[in-house]
Amino acid sequence: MLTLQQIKENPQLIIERLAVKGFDANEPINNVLALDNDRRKLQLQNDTLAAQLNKLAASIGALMKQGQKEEAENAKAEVAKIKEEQKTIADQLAVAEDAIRDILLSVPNVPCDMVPKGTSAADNVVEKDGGIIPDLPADALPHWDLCKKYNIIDFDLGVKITGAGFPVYIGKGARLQRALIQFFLNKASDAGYLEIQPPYVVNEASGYGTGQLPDKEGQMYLVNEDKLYLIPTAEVPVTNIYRDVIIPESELPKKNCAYSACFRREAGSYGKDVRGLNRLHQFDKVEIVRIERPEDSYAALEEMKNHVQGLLEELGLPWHILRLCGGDMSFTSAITFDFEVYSAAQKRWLEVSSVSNFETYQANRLKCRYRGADKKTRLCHTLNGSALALPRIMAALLENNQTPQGIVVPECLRPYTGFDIID
RNA sequence: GGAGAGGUGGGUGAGUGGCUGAAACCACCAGUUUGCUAAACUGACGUAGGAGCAAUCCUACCACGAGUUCGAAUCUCGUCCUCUCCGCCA
Repeated sequence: MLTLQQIKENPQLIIERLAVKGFDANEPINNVLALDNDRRKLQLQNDTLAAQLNKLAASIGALMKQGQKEEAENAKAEVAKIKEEQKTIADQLAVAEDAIRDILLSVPNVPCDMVPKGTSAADNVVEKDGGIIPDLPADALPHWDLCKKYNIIDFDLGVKITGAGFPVYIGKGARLQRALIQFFLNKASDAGYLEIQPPYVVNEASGYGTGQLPDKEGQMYLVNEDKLYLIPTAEVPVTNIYRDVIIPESELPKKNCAYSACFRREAGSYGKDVRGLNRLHQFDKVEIVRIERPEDSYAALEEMKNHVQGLLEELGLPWHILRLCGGDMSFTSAITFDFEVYSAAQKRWLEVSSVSNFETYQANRLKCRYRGADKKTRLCHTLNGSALALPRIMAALLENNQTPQGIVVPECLRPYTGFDIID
């Protein structure tokens, strides 16, 4: 969430910038400012009364010791009076604080000035592209047919065991999946990301820390008996490493990568958009997470984009980068770049990575701060990106690399697969 | 699942009603001394909110929440968490 300080510094700018996201911030921002005024007055009153109470309590102690019973009783009577007064003020204070918090939680992150205006995916800007879209024959198969043909991913079997959206990877399919994971992890390690193996279930506090809770709990699987959530992305456990910590400036940046299975309920949509590997309830992903000093975060974002681009180039997939418009960005992001690969048989672009800078928005909720040379604590900037999400990469690889002889495995994966064709 | 112990500052750990926002030690930071390193000595050393131009002052926080009391880290109740032993188990 935004900090009060940010809002107080320049409310007008925040209102203007949030308009880029299609969010009318006039009312909430003005309300917050008014409430904060009240809050400060109440705080002062409350603290003054509390100070009086503390003094009286101390004096009562002294009086008792000296045996001055009557004076002590008088003081007690006064305490009772002040306490009553303080209670009403403390209640009002709590109400104001809650109201401020509620509003702050309802205001999305402010998009940075590079974010284009727009309301939907149609307004996203293609920023860069690369790779060659293969010219497939007319009888080229979509990946779900290829999976069946070569018996590498069995969707029906997943339905039997669990339900739709939980495919079973078999033989070379499983092996290719594992190869991709290892390839991505090794590339991330080479780029200086410390590898983490996080838990796949998290507690409520972690859900709040990264913003899945309280709003988006419907998107996560809940282990009800233990009140634990299956992670929708490794971002959740990895970023929560830095919850409630103050990092010495010299230790920044923190660069982590993690492979995890990801679980998403995403109930709702059916049809070709979610067919095959396009959208799953369980999938694999390698995530990169960075904690940065504010002045470094945009350079870090560039570095992350280049990293992801490098992966796609090595895989030989046609890709492009979208700069998301305000309306298509997530609630918590200050700027997001989506990477899509072209799936030649489906003839559509598939999102395989989303790289975002959250600036201090996430860090504020996490209470992830760093201590500078001046000993002051400041909020860090947090960033994350997929590098990469597996299923759609798999889909594009299968479709784009199909030949009459079989599916050709990209060079870079062969050391991990141990085979160069799926036939 | 059964039984027990416990949650105090970056760490260890003292603290059973006022003198404790918290001893002591360690670590970290600054300085002195010293060929270097080490050691020794000196000093500073939690977070957050508020008032003030500032020096500074006030308030809250000893897992979390409620209660008792003039006064709670300390007493009571509830919740959460951790550890140990047993059971089960990859």
